[in-house]
Amino acid sequence: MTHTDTSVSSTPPASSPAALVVLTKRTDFLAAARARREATPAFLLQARKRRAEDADPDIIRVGFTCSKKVGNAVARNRAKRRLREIARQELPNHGYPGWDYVLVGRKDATASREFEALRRDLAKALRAVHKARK
RNA sequence: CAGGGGGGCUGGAUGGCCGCGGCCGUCAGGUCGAGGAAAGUCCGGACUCCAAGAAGCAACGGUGCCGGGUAACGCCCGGGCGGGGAAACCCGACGGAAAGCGCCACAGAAAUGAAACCGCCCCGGCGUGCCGGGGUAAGGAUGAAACGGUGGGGUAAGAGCCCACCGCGGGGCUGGCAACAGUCCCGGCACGGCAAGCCCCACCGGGAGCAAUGCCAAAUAGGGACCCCGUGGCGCGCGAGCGCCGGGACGCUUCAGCCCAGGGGUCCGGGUUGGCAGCUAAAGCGUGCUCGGUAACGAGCCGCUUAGAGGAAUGGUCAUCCACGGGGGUAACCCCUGGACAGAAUCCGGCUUACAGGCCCGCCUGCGCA
Repeated sequence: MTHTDTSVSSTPPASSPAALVVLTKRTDFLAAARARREATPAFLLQARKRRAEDADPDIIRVGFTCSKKVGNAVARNRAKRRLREIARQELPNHGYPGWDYVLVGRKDATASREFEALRRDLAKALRAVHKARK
């Protein structure tokens, strides 16, 4: 991946150094799914620390999965957008550079859970998944 | 006012804060950014590539009353016919059954070149209410359907046996572009239904699809194996070449063109799966005007520019309002909760299906009022 297109955000204010890049490769999704995971009421977080040679160790990469199980196209889109929004807000502060994260939507719950709760869920899940590293 | 029926529109609004994609721009910023169905992918096209052009035939598929509209259609408009409804109006695979084949279950005597179960009538017999022979399709019974229907004459009882009307068939005339309708004459009736069974007739149709396709860059390769048909003949010419025959790839045939030493098929191996184009100003849109047309629609003029992503943006969140539904509180009112169906992927024209609530315009029937 050489192009630097970041559909989530270009660098937010200098305070958070880690850039966000969206996952596109199937293999990256599969790798994240095989690594550690943390469930929350409204989504599932999968996370993986990349090996050094994989990609730029300063960036955070994130992917979103909403399968047919989530619902029709409208429901999938909404779930994906809300996940994208919490990732945009939380990952620069709570994510680790050099890691890949995948957020998996759930039927109804992803769309209906209160937004602030959704943000807290992600922050909490990130702590849990990092701690499990030990 | 109530009930019914047709057509059209709409598909929450405003504002903070934080974001995304395209375009423009001097960095600031500006500007545009989902639907009526974007859906199902069911028809019709445009556009690409594949094949080698045309005509005919065959096969396969589709369409199916008539006329018109359209780029085209299985769509739309108008008309006809049939059916439903009191009406407005709605519904209809609506060509051909005397070209042929096939089928018509169950029931019923009989389901198509007819057929006698009961009954009716006549004759004969005797043991006087039964048997035998014959006539009869009017009645009963069966069925979705019984070789026309109703009435009268006629008869042993009956029967298109005869008559009138209706139906049916044939022919003529009138109206209509036509489907068809009306009317007159002829025929005593011969011809049951099913073509969402085969089929016949008419018309239409080559295949695959934007992951089509073209260009650029990088990298690797610049391949291998097997099979099939060929690399031709004759003549003229010093020769280039020309002529004839032969051969070459779509189902067949014919004609034209091209090729003549390569063409075709199967399998294996290697590489790329980056960028740009295609891509959105078009069969475009309009409560606009004029003209033609019953209309669909067409012509001219005048406006308008209305997503263009590409592992795929068009959002997240919070207020306030606004309809409407539900629940609660005694009420004016307040509180809580819910906001239809659904997300562009090359683009158009249709069809079909989904859809909370709201709005508008004609029409029909009934009641009331004037």
